[in-house]
Amino acid sequence: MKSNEAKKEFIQAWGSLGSSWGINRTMSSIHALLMSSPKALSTEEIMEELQISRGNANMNIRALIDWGLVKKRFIPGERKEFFEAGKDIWEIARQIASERKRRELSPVLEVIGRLKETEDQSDPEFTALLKDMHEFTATLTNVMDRFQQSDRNWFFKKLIKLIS
Amino acid sequence: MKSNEAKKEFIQAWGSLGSSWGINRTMSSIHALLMSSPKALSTEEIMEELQISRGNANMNIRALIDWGLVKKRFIPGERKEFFEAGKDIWEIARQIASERKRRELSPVLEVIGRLKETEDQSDPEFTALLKDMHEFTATLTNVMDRFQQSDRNWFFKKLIKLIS
DNA sequence: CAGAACTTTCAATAAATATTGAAAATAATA
DNA sequence: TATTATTTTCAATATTTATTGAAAGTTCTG
Repeated sequence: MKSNEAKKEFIQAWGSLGSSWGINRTMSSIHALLMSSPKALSTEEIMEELQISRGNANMNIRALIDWGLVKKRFIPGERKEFFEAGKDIWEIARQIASERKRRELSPVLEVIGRLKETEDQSDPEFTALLKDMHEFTATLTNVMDRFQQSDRNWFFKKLIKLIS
Repeated sequence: MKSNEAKKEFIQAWGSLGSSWGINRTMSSIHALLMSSPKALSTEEIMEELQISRGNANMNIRALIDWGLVKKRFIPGERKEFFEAGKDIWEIARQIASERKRRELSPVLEVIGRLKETEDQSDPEFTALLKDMHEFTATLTNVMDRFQQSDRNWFFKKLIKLIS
């Protein structure tokens, strides 16, 4: 199979993975396209490749930059902007985990923490649920923070240790 | 704050968490309602509490059962069905992780594995990306499998060790 | 500074997804 | 078996989310 076909399939797969996890399909497709491209691409090239409108391309490129997954790249002699994605899968995972935690998990954890402190404990089972959730998420948050601060090798080694 | 108000807020929070992670809001709200209820609830009680239609309630209860998050409960002398959700947060997390892996992650990993085997390696950078992804996901899959097989204490202890 | 190249915005529109409600199916009771 | 209670299904509808494209904004260049 030609790399080009493989890339197309990869873009499809990554796009549908994103959309089943609440990230819009175009955004993850652009990400996949940039990950699999050896060179930085312009908005026009992205539009062309994925058959999407300029507005759509622009918005989703901005979102990717906002997530820290894509960077602008200036090319000497060129007037337009080019974009490239990081290709270190550990770094990508770290970035995605970190952003999702910040955007979608933390607000909920905050609510749970507050409820735990303020509810009147008239239903002991519910009180216990809040307590457990708090403990559980504290542990997970801790792990994720370590993951985010760690370098690739440190975390990899720890994981290997964990599963053996 | 009364437990009842706290539960309402919890249901809201859990519902929006679900919807930002690609799970429909009603499904996660029902789950939260059942988690926070000391007794099993009937379809009618769920409809009433969340102000949703019978069809909607029915479909999402089925989905929750399908995910292994909710169980039917027969109450002697009652003709209708009652539903209850497990309340062990480790078990809930394990179940959700396991289902999401099976439904949404595995198919993509299969594609990546296949591409890695069959693409013609004409773009070495792309080949390296596939290889890294494969390695990364193999490690994660391994960790998740352990998590799923483990009992709560085992995994908890391992995590504590990992982060210290 | 004028004009060209390029980027951003956003109201209109399209597409995807969720919800309703009533009819059909099923199960329980007498 | 006929009646009633309960659950399931699904076409119609509503809601949410994504996309377009053209106008407005910006930046660069001669």
